[in-house]
Amino acid sequence: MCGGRQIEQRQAVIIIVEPMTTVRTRFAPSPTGYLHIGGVRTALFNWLFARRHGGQFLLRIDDTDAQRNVAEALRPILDGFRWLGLDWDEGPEVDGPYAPYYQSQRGARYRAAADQLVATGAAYRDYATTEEIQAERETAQREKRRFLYSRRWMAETDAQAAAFEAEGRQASVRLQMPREGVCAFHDLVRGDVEFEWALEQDHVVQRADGTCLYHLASTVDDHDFAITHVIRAVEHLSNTPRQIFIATALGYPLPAYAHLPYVAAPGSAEKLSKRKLGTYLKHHEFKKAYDHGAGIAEAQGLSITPVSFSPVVVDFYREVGYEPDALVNYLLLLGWSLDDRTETFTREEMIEHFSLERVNRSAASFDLQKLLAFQERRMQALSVEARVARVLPFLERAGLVDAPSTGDQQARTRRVVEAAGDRIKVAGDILGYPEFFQSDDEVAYDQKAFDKRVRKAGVEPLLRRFRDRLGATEPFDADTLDRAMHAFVEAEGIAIGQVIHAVRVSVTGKAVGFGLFEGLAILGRDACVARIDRALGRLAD
RNA sequence: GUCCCCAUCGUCCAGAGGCCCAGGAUAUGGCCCUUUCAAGGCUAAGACACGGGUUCGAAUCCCGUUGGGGACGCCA
Repeated sequence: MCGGRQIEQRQAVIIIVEPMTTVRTRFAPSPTGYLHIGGVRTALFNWLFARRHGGQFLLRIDDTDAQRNVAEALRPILDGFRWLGLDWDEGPEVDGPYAPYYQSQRGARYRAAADQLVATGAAYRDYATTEEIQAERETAQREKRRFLYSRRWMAETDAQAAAFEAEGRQASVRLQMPREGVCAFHDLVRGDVEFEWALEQDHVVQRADGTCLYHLASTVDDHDFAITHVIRAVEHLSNTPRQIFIATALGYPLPAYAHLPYVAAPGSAEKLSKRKLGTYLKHHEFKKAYDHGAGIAEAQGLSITPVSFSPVVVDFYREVGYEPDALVNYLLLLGWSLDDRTETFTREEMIEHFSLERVNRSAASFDLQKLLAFQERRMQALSVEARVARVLPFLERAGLVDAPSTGDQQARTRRVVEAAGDRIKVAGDILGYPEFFQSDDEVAYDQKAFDKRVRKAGVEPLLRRFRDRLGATEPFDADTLDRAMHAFVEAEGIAIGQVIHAVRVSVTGKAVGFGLFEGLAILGRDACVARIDRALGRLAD
């Protein structure tokens, strides 16, 4: 059906309007070596918006300033996107019709734009030194007025430029910003916005060495890549006028803007920062969730420095065994909602319902505990097979099973996963049950639990007699064991609590765990007897 | 300091003048279930920052105050 064709119907005239252009959004990570959780939220909204409108989502690499190994610093970021299922239509590795997507490879485009800006008078060659600018800035500060460059070293003519150069000065390029009027634009999230032009500095867009700065590069790229919607964090809101200025001067059509609120730190309104993990850990709730993850990482032998291992970085969630869908679902609801009750979304549902109109204007603080709650629900919804598949790599990395695991190990894992049920909230929680994968003499005893439950008057003979019963329990399954235990306590004339805890500690080393009889059955008769004997032996020490 | 923004339970959201003595989620307390730990069920407590308007009527609109935050780079 052709665009714009009218279709006559009985009562109504329906006009099929094809969109003028395809929606194109982008996320522009700098290769820093890690993927920030706030960045992911921004990327997600970009992705969702593009998918919602059948458009494209692209990744552009902001490496104008990078001296490091970009490929290496980019890998964790791209891995993060892949893990989250945020696929990009154009960008690194996939390329696309507007390649290259690395800013470091687009310098010629930016320089041409800078030249054009100078040629049309929107920008000028400036010969001031950094020190001279700094001095002006300080003077303004001292006189308590706002700083505005005097344009004293601006070259208006080639002759002036030559004169400055004769002094040994070098030219950078500055925007010649309007000094009156307002820059007004409509923001898809924040509504109508206005900034006074006079408050804008004559921003530098090109350094003396010819390299160009972010705002010029970004504006040129957004145009070159045919970006229709610039969806980014609100800290860029005040940068928008200068980008509008650049785009307008270059004759570019303006994209639509949408400025998202930032993700705030736990229990605070401050922007979430990778560097402030120490502060966040002072929050009890946050620390609890963090420690949970740190324990899992440690069990895998990962190094956990506050730099490499942090809930502010997406890697954390993968290493701890979160479901990407849980993270994405949680992040979606951080600043956006459908209504007053829908909490769980499939990707398809997110795409179907997402809209910029329902994005919040205020910052939302990041709550690890609530994320965990989302994770629990996802995990519970998974089949046993799926949970086993999630959990196996963790056991392998922790050295609790072979890598790759054997069929027997997989079968045992399945039994543990089934028995543990919803106690396994993140895949890494399997590492809380090492005793089912260790040999009998490897099992570590929780000393406090041992003293309380086993090293206790009257327990030893009970344990001995129960061990003997185990020899006669047939078949060695949970139901039979359950009955055996009850028969045992009845015969002994004691409460079940007097022996069951002792058995648990003896066999698993711990005071807590899932159903004891399931546990005994998984371990098998020989292991149970051996472990009780071992505990009995410790009693003698 | 200048400019801009934000403001509903601890936290995340709902609420676009009457449906709200404010609803959901999460976290928290209690009880139940129970061999422990989870999970689950029931239950409790918990917010419209403040002050003025506008209106018959305001969480919702306007103004101010207060509080919080962000941006002010030859960083991105």
